[in-house]
Amino acid sequence: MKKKAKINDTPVCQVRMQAISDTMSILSGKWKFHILGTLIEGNKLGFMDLMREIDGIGSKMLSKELQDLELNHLVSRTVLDTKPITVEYAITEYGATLSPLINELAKWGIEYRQSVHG
Amino acid sequence: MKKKAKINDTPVCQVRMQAISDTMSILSGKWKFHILGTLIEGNKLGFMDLMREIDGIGSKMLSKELQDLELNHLVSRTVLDTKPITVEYAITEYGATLSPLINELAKWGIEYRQSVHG
DNA sequence: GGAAGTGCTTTCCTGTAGGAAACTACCTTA
DNA sequence: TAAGGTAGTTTCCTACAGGAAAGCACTTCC
Repeated sequence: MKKKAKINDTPVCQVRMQAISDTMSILSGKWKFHILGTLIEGNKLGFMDLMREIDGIGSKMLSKELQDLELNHLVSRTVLDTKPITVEYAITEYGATLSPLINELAKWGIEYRQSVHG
Repeated sequence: MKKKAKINDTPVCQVRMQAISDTMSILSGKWKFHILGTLIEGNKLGFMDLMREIDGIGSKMLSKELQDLELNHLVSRTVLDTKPITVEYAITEYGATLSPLINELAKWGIEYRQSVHG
């Protein structure tokens, strides 16, 4: 008898797996969570503000990641008509729905550290 | 006045950012969530079972990812002294603590799909 | 004795993520 | 008019992730 059994072949599993892939794809890369976390804390920051806040990021990556996040409506970009032109980045209402997820990630990571050391 | 301001420079932010990086690093790669999800559903599966369950994964990646997960104590590996030698992979008690996180990921992804289409 | 199943490892190859540095362009202040 | 701040883009380079395919060792079924 040849095994073909599929635990994962139920619709509910397929949907969940796909959903996890979607989420991870949207939040992929080294910097997305740093940017989102900073914008959630900071509320309205310029490009250079973000460069200063996020240690180690380069302008190319910041620019690219912000574009990704904007495309997915997680971050808004507003050009202000100030003396030297400035740009305001902020979390959108929709981006803010990531807070519970970010909290779970942080919570698990903190507990992981404690279980490894403590 | 030169800006050096650092929202992220508070200890609590540093710890949270580090924790998120830790978590993402442990769960990095294309297959970790699929493997963990399958093991949570399936409870005790052999290597070939996992290959059948996880659509598209190759033996090299499955082997490598399982080793990673075992190193981090999220998955257990037990060699059974059966007629043809078999290996049992299972979620550890510690690995099971990822369930809330996985649920958040799935939940957000499902809501994302609905917001894009719906 | 050959096919097929278990559980991997090894080799080879490719695409992409991401870093460093330079460059653009425009404005303000000294 | 040079320095410094705004907000990026472009180019070049490298390392790592991950896929395909083959091989290995051992066993049982037909």
